Parts: sequence; C-alpha cells; structure tokens
Amino acid sequence: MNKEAVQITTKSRLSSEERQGEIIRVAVELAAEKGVDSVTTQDMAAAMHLTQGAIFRHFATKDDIWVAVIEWIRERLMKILDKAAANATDPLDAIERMFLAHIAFISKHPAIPRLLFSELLHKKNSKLHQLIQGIISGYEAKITGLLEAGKAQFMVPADLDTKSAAVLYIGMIQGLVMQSSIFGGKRSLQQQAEKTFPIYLYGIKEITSVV
Amino acid sequence: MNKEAVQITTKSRLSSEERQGEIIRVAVELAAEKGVDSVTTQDMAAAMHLTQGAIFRHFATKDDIWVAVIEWIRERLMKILDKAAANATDPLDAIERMFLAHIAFISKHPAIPRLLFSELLHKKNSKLHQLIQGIISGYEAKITGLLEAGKAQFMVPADLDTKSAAVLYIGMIQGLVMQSSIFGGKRSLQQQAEKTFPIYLYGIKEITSVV
DNA sequence: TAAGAAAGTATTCGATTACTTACTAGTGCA
DNA sequence: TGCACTAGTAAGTAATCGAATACTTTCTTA
Repeated sequence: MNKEAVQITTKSRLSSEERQGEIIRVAVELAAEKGVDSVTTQDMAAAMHLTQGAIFRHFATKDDIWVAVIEWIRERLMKILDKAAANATDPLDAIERMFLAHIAFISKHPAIPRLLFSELLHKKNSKLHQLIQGIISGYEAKITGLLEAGKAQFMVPADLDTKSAAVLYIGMIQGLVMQSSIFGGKRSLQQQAEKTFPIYLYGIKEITSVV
Repeated sequence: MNKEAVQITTKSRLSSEERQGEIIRVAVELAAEKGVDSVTTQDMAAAMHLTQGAIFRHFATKDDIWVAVIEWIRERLMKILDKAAANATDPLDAIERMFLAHIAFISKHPAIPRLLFSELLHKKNSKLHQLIQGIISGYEAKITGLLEAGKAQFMVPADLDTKSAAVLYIGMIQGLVMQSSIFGGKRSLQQQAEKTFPIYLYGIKEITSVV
C-alpha cells in the first residue's frame, strides 16, 4: 500500500499497462461499494484522480473494462483454488479447502460475487456472458470431478448425483454471500461458512438411496 | 389471457388501481426479459401501449413501482408457501413442499429472484432494502422454525444448527436459479430441483456431531 | 345532461451517461 | 540534450433517462 501510494502521488503519468491494472483495481473496489451497474467511468476517474476521458486512453469501451475485471477475477480465483486443493489429503478435504479459500477470497473482495452474478453483465454483453459461464461451469466441473474421485475412494456413495451436489455447493456460497450482503457484516462470512459446510458435507456423505 | 387481452384492446382507459396492477405486471415481465435495472419507464409504457408520462399518473416515482413490485411478490410468495406448508404431514415434509412450491413459482416468474437479489434495489433505495430484507429474514425464520419443530419430533438431530441449515436452504434455491439462468432452459429448473433437494435433506437429517 | 374529476398525450427540461476530439505536457530513448 | 511518442486534459457531443408541464379526452355523478 505504501509503495503504491507513493507511486500514485509522485508519478503522475503511468504506462498504459500500469494504468489498466489500476483501473481494474478501482473498478472492483467501486463495484463493491455501490454496485456493479452504478459504477460510471467518471467514478473510476475520480477515484484515481484522473479525468474521465483519460480512461478511454487505456480501454476502448467500458465493457472492455468489465471483461478485463472478469479475467482478473478468473485468474486470481483459479490460482487460489488450485493452491488450496494442492494441500489436500483427499477429494473431500480438497472440496472443503477450496470452499474456505473461496469464502476468504470473497471476504477480501466483496464485489466478486456481485460481478459474477450481475444481471447487467449477463444480459448486455455476450462476451462477458460467455466468460462468466466459462468460470462457473469450469468451477462446477472441478467440484464434480472431485466428487467422482471421492466415489472411487468410497468416501462418497456411488449413487450420489455429483452434478446436483456441485450445484448445491455453488448455491451454498451464494447463500452465504447474500446472507452477509443483506444483513451486513454483523455475522462474519467466514464464521457462518464454517458452520454451514458440515451440513453440506453430511448431505453428500450420508446419502443412502436414490430418489 | 383472453380476458385480459380483450380488456386491453377494448377498454383504453383504466382506473388508477387497475393501471397500477398492470404496471406491476409489465414491470415483472420486462425485468425477466432484460434485467431489472435496464427496464425504463419508456419500456413499461410501450409494453402497455401508453405514453411514458402516463406512468407517473399512477406512481410518483419509478422507485415506487419497484416497491409495489416487491410487495406484490411478497404477498404472492407468502400465500403460496403457506398453502404448500398447510398440506404437509410433518415439518420436513413442509420444508420440501415449500421448496418445490417456491421453485414452481420461480419457474413461472423468472424475474423474482432477480428482483430479490438485485443489487440495484439494495443499494439505492433504503425502503426497498428493508422490504427485501424483511422477506428474506421472514422466510429464513420460517425454515428455522420448521427445523426446530423437526427437532422436537426427533426427525432432525438436536445439535443441528438450524440457522445455518436455513442459509443453505436459501442458497440451494439461489444456486438452482443461477444454474438455469446461466445455462439457459436446457435442463428444467424443476427437474434439477428434485434431484438436489434429497442431498440437502440428508445433510440436515444425518448429521451426528457438531464441528 | 352539464360539470368536475381523473386518465392520457405531447412536449420539454435538466441531469447523466459513454464516448470523441483537439490540444498540452511529461517521459524515455537516440 | 532534444525530440518523438503518448498519457493526460478540457471541452464537447449525442443519446438516454426520470420527471414535470400544459393541454386534451374520457368517465362518473349529481
């Protein structure tokens, strides 16, 4: 933070690459504060003490900024999830570690679920839609794969519908996010997450019959 | 549909009450099509073959329209949930019936989750925020109450964290909605819901220890 | 049936938005 | 050191939005 602050105050002109990174950072920050679709290019410029027109030196359109933001999220999220899964002892442990890592990531950047589930980004821009769809489906496939691996190790019943279990997994994250979003930071997201996950875990472990 | 269509084409002028109802109906419809925050008063007016200014004969501000929409949803949803729970044989059966009724309701009106979870409505208008918060927390309380009743009847272990279980319940609905939203109507929402619910059910039933 | 109430229209306004353009000045490299 | 390149500025544009205004048409009712 110190380093960046010094850079900002001393160095008035940044390279386009540096500036693009800062625009992304500011966009994420503002999206967390006031919602994705109410962030204007003027807001971004003001947040980094720049004129609004300067934004368009580095991005052709505003949509391009959101594309870059989503790509930034994808890279960071995937790296964090892979890192969390790498330390796991078994598939179910991997799922739990990924879950907690994801929750921690969201706690740091509250705008992320807002961005991924924003209707604005889904409806208007098809590239954004495809990008987000890719992230979600890739995530889902990762969970499904771990659950199938769990089946192979007899940690999870063979008749578990892994696809549905993955949907429930992602829904659990969404539910927790909405919970903390609506009711403020009263109850910490992480605390609630740790209490909710065991219920999910028992759901996928103790199933004994197909419906 | 026939009756309404006839009314629309034959009767050009409606009472303010009737018109308010139609504005709400059109707003919900348009929100499902193009997203809550991109619905303009011009869109609404065009959808009901009226001029834009006419909207403001019946609502003072646009926000007031969304307030009315949320209140409409609350009434309808609560009625449907109560009706579903009334036929239940036990608390867990009530939860399942409410879940399926909710999913059916959403299938008919895809805009509803978009509205309840819209960031636009959360950030800008505090009255809307309170309204939505009331719906969600009331819903959550209803589920929690049923789970506590399940405890009393020994259908659910006494050490279940009912609050967390309720969060997971709502998250399950959100997850299913997002699933069908992102990946289109390929797999029907109801079909997927029926496969996902058993996993949740086992999660809350088979828990045997606290973490 | 006359008159007032109320629904709808046509038009306009001010604010906001993403984006453009002509110009200025800081930076890095030869 | 000087100069070309380019980040940044300042001003402006076209489009869009919610909302207000003055006026017209329809409905109700006394």
